[in-house]
Amino acid sequence: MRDVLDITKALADGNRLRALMALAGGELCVCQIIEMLGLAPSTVSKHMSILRQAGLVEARKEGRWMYYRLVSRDGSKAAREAIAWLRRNLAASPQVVEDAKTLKKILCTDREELCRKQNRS
Amino acid sequence: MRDVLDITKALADGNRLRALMALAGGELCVCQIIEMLGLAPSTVSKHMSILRQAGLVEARKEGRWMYYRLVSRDGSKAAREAIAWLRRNLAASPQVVEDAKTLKKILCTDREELCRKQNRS
DNA sequence: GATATACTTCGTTATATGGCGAAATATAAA
DNA sequence: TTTATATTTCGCCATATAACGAAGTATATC
Repeated sequence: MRDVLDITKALADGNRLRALMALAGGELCVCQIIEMLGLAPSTVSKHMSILRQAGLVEARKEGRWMYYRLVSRDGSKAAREAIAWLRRNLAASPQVVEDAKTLKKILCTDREELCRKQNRS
Repeated sequence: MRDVLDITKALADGNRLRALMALAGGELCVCQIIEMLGLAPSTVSKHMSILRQAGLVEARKEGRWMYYRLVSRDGSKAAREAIAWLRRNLAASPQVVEDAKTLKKILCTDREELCRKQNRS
């Protein structure tokens, strides 16, 4: 029950759902998620750690950058199914569609410039 | 997104998960759910209204008694899938197994006696 | 109609959660 | 080794949520 509850609690926040749907397009750097959500770095970091704790995302560190991706084969059945459910039922959401557009632009932006901007504010 | 979030928020509470799993065995009267969860009637009523708002359960009033059941065909796809996910991933949970046993006893108890006891405390 | 009963709504309280900025950590660059 | 940078952890505040009991509502019984 704890594992299922960890998943449902992790999914019970709009910004975390947006982050997960963004990751459905592939692995992302934290700074890119920060930019897409428009939240403070510390806030997004906390969100990602909650998703990670629930077993919904995996992380990979490369130098100073941290990349997150949806769990796949190595994730729990419950987590993989939850992600599949999200993708089926959230793909058409206006917010998610808009986020995908925003993300497209963000991915064209230089990553270092992105981080510098986030650092300033 | 709102509809999905309503569902995930509704599922983000252990007592509500227990109630849903109890309903997997079939329709129940509120007083039976109250007894199983060991919570105040007002608390359980609130939980059930949250599950109902999320489209996860349906209600039926019969005299003074209110019956709740899981949504089936007439529920949203997201809700039906969420319930199926729960049943797959929670059926083996010790808490749920124990609740099923408790519920079996409760179903043998006279319902009026049940309600009277709840009224007193 | 009056009373009892089953449940819900309301008001309150304690705890959980989401948000931020500052400080800490870890890694790269100078 | 010092400095810059990307992310996380920590401490704080505001809001959301779960719990209760009291009061309200609706229905059955006297």
